Amino acid sequence: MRLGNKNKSKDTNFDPLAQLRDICSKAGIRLTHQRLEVFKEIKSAHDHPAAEDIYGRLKKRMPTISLDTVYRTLATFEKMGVIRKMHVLDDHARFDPNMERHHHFVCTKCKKIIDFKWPDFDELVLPPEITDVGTILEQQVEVRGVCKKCAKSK
Amino acid sequence: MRLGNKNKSKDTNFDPLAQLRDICSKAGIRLTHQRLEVFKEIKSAHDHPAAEDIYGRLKKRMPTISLDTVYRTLATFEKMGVIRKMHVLDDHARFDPNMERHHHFVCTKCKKIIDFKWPDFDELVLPPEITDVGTILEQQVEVRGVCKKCAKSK
DNA sequence: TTGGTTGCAAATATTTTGCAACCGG
DNA sequence: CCGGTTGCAAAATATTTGCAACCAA
Repeated sequence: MRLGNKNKSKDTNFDPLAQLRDICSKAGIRLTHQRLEVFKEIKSAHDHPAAEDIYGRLKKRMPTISLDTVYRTLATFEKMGVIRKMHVLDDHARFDPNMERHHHFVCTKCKKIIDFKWPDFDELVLPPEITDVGTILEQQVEVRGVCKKCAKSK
Repeated sequence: MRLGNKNKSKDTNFDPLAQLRDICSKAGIRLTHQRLEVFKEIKSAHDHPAAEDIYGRLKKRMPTISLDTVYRTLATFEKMGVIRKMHVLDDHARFDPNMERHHHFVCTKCKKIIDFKWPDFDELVLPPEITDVGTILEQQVEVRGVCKKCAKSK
């Protein structure tokens, strides 16, 4: 068995430069400093941040980065299938770096999002009325509720 | 057997004035002409319209209605549990008049939304890691895909 | 009568875009 | 070097808000 396999990148073998170099060369776009920093930031985020959040975090170590570059870069990553854009509650768009199949719990008070897996759901087959509608690309569950912290503070 | 039952309002016995009178009195708010017209429009819509859509349709028969009243009224209805606000794709908010449990198919090209029921899903039990997170209020499935019409025109 | 509601306009918030300077390949 | 990319500013889009007039109760 060889070490250094490329699939299933856990945090332990997260090499953003190598990954992004690969992604950019496949997409035929340049690997810029800004793209690398946005990539590192979003891929290591666990809170489904909005563009503004990423911008705020990056500005600390990259004071000259602009908000519209963050928007453009996130849009580029989304088009390339590197991250996913989410729309929850009445908020602005948020970004999810986890491209594995998973579902979301959303707290309607604090707007925190928790990822979860649900193998029983994944085995289910859609009703024929929906498979007949066209081509299915993806399906996911959104669970809404109030997290314990918010329930307490209410 | 009596006619005119109030439950399960099908289109055939849709009496918006009576319904809204009831809703408003329970909520302790006034039944205004604008609220009634927005109510009729959203409750008879089958395309999950945005606020702008409702506004455009209403303006034909109510030239003086303002867009912000439509926004305010839809927000009021949502708070009262009469309609539901949805956030799909990268679009503005859209409104769903159907308050029965159902799920959505969304065409990523034309952004058409199709409602469907899925009894098999409704029987499923959430993983304990999620029920432990807090109180669950609702759960629904979002299926994304491309409808036949869009697949053809591509 | 009177306070909740509306219409107008202006403000906010979010995201996009034109363009010249810049820099990665 | 050169065209894709960035930063800036301004525009575009979506939604909210202050306020005086209005009208449902």
